[in-house]
Amino acid sequence: MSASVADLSVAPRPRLTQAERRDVSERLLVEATLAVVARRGVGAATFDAIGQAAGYSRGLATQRFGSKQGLIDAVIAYLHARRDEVMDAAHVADMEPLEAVLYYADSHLRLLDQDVSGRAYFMLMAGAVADASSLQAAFAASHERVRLWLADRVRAGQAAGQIRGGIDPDGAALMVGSLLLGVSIQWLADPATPLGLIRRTSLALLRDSLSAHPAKEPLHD
Amino acid sequence: MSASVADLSVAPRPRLTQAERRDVSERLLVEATLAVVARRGVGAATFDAIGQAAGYSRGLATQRFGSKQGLIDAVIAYLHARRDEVMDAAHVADMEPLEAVLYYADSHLRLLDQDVSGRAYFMLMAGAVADASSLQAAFAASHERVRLWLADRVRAGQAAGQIRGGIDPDGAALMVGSLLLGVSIQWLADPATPLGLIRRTSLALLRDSLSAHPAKEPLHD
DNA sequence: ACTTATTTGTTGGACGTATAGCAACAGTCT
DNA sequence: AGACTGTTGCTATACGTCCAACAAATAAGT
Repeated sequence: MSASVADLSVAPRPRLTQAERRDVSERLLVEATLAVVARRGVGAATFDAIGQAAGYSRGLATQRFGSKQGLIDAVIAYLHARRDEVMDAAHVADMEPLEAVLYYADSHLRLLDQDVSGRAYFMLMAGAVADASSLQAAFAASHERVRLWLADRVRAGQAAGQIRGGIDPDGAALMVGSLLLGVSIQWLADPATPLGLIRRTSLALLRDSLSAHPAKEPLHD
Repeated sequence: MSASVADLSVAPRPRLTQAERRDVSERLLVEATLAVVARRGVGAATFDAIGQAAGYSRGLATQRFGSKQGLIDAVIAYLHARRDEVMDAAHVADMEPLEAVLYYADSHLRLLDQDVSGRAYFMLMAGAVADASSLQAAFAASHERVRLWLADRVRAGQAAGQIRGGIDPDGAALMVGSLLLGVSIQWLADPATPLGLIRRTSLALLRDSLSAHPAKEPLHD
């Protein structure tokens, strides 16, 4: 039945290198974990559920990643890599400081419900916080990186006279980071949260309060 | 042996009414749950740990609250009651709209690390979000209440000419609520987060961007 | 007032379930 | 044939729930 003449069949070739098999299953397991977490929560992410979602047995993930912790670590690494990828692709580095800050916030809020990664990321973070787990430190470090980048942009904007001087750069960075985090969690808690509305309002208020030269009545009517 | 003369002993009288015994144990169990959650995480809040922390056996909480869910419900109710209590005591209702909004934010950020309740509240919320549990709806409803109150205050401030008219009240309320939520979660994820700094910066920026008559250079140097 | 009976509060053992980790086995590539 | 990938049955553990015994408080009877 299967390709009696030769391997002319277009179907996914049944013959893969060992390394390929390994890579494929590893990727599928990580993505299945994300899907299960996003759809049914951190607690539902058992080896059984993950293996089934990935199309494998319940035992493979243990085999691959050594332990539950190992799998989660791999998932976090995958998420961070993806985020960096998106950030780099956006060429944020070339923008004016104030615009870069606002663009970062805008991207974050626009991408939030685009695929499962955003949802899974914040559910994992919430789980780490709720259980006071060791993963907490990884998330804190990730936030720290963003915070430093934002503070740096604010300083650059102040040096260029684009952002008003009286603002504490670290405080502003912390505030922007926390706002984005808060919107994300709020959206998870209540999926009906209007992301578009909060995005527009937040960006308008941020632009207005950070800018050294606000329009006279930029928000009026 | 016990009180040969009379009941002159000052020691906590060993003889309690049945109803008293019941109330005492119930309160101790709820507070022990908060303490365990705040200190060791949602996952560590087992009947065993809670009973031990309260000074009872592991079986009592089940007897009292019927099930784990029942205990958690009681804890949530306790937290919401406490929060309302604090809010009412603050006489926020009598303040000018803009000041009320800023005062609410200020209180939230100042009280966050004052006792275990704040910490436990957000850890429970994070857990609900992470596990997509049914509790999520309760927290969402609680946030909704705050959001509606904030939006109402913004509208009142606009009507009084105190808050600038071009701002969307619902968007602003959502933004303020999310900011407070985000700071809380950020603080849980990274206890080193400088709450004082973020409090000052956030209030300054909020006041500046909401106020219809900002000082010329309120934040400068 | 004292004793006994009844109701209420508390305990700790037993049971079922869920799940991570392990080890032996089967299938697939080189 | 040998190495590697993937599966299945097993074990240990942790936890919520049920329940029967025990302790304390209240009510009833004398």
